[in-house]
Amino acid sequence: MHVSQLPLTALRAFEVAARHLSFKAAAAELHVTPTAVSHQIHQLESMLGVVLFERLHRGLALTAAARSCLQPLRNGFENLAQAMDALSEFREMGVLSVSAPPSFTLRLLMPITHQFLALHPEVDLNVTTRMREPWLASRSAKDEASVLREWVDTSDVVILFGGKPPLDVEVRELMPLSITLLCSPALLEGKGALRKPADVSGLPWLHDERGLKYGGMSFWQQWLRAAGIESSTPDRGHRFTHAALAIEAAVRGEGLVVTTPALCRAELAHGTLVAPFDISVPLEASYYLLARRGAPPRVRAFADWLCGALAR
Amino acid sequence: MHVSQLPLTALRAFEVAARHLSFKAAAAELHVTPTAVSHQIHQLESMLGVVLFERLHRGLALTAAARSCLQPLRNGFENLAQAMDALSEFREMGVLSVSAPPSFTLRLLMPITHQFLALHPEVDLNVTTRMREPWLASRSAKDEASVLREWVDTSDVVILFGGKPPLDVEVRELMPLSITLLCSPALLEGKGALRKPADVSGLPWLHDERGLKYGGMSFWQQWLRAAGIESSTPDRGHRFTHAALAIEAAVRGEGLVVTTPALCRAELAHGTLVAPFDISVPLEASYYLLARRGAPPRVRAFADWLCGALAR
DNA sequence: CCCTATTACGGTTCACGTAACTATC
DNA sequence: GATAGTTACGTGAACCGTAATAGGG
Repeated sequence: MHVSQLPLTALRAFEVAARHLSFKAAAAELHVTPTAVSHQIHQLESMLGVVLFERLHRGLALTAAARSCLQPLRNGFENLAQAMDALSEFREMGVLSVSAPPSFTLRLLMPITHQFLALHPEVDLNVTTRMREPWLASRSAKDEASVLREWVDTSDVVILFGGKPPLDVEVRELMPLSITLLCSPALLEGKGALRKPADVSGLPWLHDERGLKYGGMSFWQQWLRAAGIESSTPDRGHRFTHAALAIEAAVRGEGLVVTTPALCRAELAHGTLVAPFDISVPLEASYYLLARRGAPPRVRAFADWLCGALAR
Repeated sequence: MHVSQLPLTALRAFEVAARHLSFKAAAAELHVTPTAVSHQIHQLESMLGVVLFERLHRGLALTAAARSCLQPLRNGFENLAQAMDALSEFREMGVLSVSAPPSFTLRLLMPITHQFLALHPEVDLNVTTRMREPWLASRSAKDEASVLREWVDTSDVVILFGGKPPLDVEVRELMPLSITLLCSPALLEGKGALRKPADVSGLPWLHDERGLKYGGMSFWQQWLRAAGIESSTPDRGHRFTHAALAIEAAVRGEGLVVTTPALCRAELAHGTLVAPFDISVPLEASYYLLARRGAPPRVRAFADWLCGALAR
């Protein structure tokens, strides 16, 4: 059969299913649902007019036809994998790919990358922003661990927000995080000014997705509790998809934001944002840096530099 | 690299392009446009961070990286092709797949297949109707020969209307064709009746796509010329997508049709259609039967039977 | 100027997922 | 009833095509 008309996807599904003798297990390996595997096998069977599996109660059995082609099939994919690995050897050595959440990228990473590039002019940085939740939602069959594994496999450095990821890779905690209330200094003056914590109820509250959805209580709920303020509607106010957007709104004086001050260093230094009260709640979540074990020196260099830069 | 994340389509494109050292030639082999190949190669290059081709003025050159993986890649696809061929050996022997144009299927093949099935009860017939023109139009990159080749590869028997196809397969002419004017006998009586050829101008003319588009002159133009009738609007009248529909309209007395009487045997025998004049134009086109060389006995049996049945 | 590859943009198909169902233990 | 595979149906993304562009002889 000619290369141009090989049903590659179906063959791959068949190879994996034959190896596991289970569509379910094959689906897990392929990061899809059993339905998809069933489709592919069915397509292959009807395209060829050959039955490949005997459907037993649990699990499957290979037919003679299936057995007859299994070895070349495995060799085939084995060879393709080999070819890919051979190519990987030639990866451009100068590029360092980093994957990080959007707000981290925008507010912590991008402002300081020039420092690293100054130290390592031979490196080309390739920064990708990725969010875990939409990614997971779109690929229902993937469990979280395998998604992270995939990210670590395709990026040199991965930055995550959350708990310590249970992966067998190099993991470093970048910095402990806390949240506090921040706002434009303009809101501290004039009519309706913010003078004591209880005054927050007179001003708009700004939220971002992570502050609302991560963990049990929203960032605002946590802060209100720490401030000893009761509110029946702790999540009222404007909502933004990214912390960076909520922060920008706060800078424009549109309201009060509860976020981690680490994301607002420049604004706090300039005074365009201020922390009016000394009420701060430590977060269990943190930023973690992941990298493959045995990664090349430039990756270690970057990880070391980033840890240092953010620790300051 | 793991099987589940092999970019199979891109790898295939690369293998073919590397073999030809030309995206254009690769595109032809893959039955796609050069654009598609360019996309695939680009995707592979950027996914790996490896440049695979040096783009020269005309044609391409392989980079060291590309050369390093080419052999395993070829072996890989070679093995997959082998595996597919191994499976083909196990094809269900009972089914016989036939591909034919719609009107041929409806008016010539279906009415008589029961005869064949009576002779060969062990065979399951699988009849597909396919039209060449829309198929070709939808896949611009495929030339006619390769489409036909594909059809012959995927069907045991292919019936075509047209000139003798220049393919290296078994080709038989099923029957010489001619066209003549047919109509319901009702139109030969009463007011405005059809008594001499010139009377045709007083009645609606029925056309089908093939009669209008095949070759230089439409069926009606040819017939009018043979009848010695001048018409400034030879293609006026009702149009149908298939000859079978035009014929049915003629049976209902809706007008005059110029078509091949072979498609109307039953109606001519019953007298529900008549050929009022003895003006017949032989067609250069004909129905041809194609089958793979060395096809199994049941295919030869079908071909023999069909030739015989239609020759009567 | 011609030939080949690339890019932007838009469309179609194919692979996939959800949900409901079937079958077997 | 639990588990695994199947089927119907709808959706999104991957793949591809058209048209316009680049670039090199």
